[in-house]
Amino acid sequence: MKRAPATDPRVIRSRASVLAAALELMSEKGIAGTTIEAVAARSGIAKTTIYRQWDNQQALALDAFATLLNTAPTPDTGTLRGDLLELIRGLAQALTASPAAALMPALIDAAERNPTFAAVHHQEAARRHKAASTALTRAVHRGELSPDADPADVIDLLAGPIFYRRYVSRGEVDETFADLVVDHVLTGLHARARHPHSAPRR
Amino acid sequence: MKRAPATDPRVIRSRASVLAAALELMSEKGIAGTTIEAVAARSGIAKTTIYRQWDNQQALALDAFATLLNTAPTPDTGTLRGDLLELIRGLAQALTASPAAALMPALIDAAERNPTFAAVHHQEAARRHKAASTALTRAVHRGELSPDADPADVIDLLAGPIFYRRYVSRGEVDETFADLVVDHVLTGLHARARHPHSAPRR
DNA sequence: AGCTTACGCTACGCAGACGTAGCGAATGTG
DNA sequence: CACATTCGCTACGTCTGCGTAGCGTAAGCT
Repeated sequence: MKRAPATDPRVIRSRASVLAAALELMSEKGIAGTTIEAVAARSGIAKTTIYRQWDNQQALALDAFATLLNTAPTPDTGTLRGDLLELIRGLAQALTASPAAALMPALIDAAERNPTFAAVHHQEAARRHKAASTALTRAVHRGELSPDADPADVIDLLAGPIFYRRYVSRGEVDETFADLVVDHVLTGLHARARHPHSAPRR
Repeated sequence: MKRAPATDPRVIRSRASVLAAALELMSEKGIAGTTIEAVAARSGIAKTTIYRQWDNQQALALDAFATLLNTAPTPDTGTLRGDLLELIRGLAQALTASPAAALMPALIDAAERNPTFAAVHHQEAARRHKAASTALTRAVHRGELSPDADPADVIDLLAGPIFYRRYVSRGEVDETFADLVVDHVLTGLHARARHPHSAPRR
């Protein structure tokens, strides 16, 4: 069901209310647990009105996730460490203080068995990785980082511990930890560039 | 509803069938999407029989997760690197080849908003961390590792990238990557032990 | 002001899942 | 072999959510 971009202020208002309520409810009850009826009740928008704009619960959920794709600016502090600190601190911040934090595991879970959600998740991850990738490429050009280091590997080494601590270890994910991760990975990279005691990947 | 340990072979058989079917379905449809009726159909066990042994869907789900708590032996290869390689390769293996892999994000998601699932998840994580912690302590005693390194931090640095690549980046999580992570973290730890250019945590 | 469009509301019918009761058949147990 | 349990099955009544139809009202547009 295709719809025009929506210019009517009434549509814009109701859409915003519905999406906000949907995000709230998905944080609280999960994706599957969020029903159209509950969204209607929470948002104060009539159920029929919701069905006029979305075909079903999944379409609404996907649309809601799409609104979260806020573009964080790519940092450019002049040094790799500065860039990475900013990125990883931002990630830590997003996973703890932002309302989207509770949505992340829901999205990951949904992506595991639903291709449509997988696409959204992939897009979301790509958006975040792009900034990091840019910073890494810049560092290589500056001679600050060996070109042998695979950006994808470095990103996993950096973001992984943040995610893991937040959702698995369930420890404190503060700026101190973010800094520790960045510095640890950087020292690892530099040491390995000087004395590579295992063959570089590929 | 308390039940005796169950000695009747009929009970044991039906329980096993039900739990196996429940795990299958949870992998496919998620936790919330797994209904008692579907479990009954999949397992071939009558719905009424299921209700005779579990009070509701959540009780069954929790019980099913509990059966996955298989105790992997703590490795003791003589070197820290050997132990960690074994542990992290095992983790990578579990997250790719095992049927439990699809359940992990479901459990994490459920844990995010349900204390009972959070407890199961916590227990599961603690079980895995214990082995790593033992290996790290042993390495400290051998003088192979600085006592300044917080085991919790090291565990996050090691396991994080594996999880992240499996569930977020969605790249190849093979033995090569597991080895890369271990070696990277180890070189980082050693370099930082020699020239600590940022204060150790705590 | 007059036309158009979206909204709210009520009222449905439908489907799926819940959880229980009762009974005969099958399966263990001593 | 007799007794005790458990199981499978059928049959419910209930509830919740889905998705739609129809109608009057309110809001926006020109």
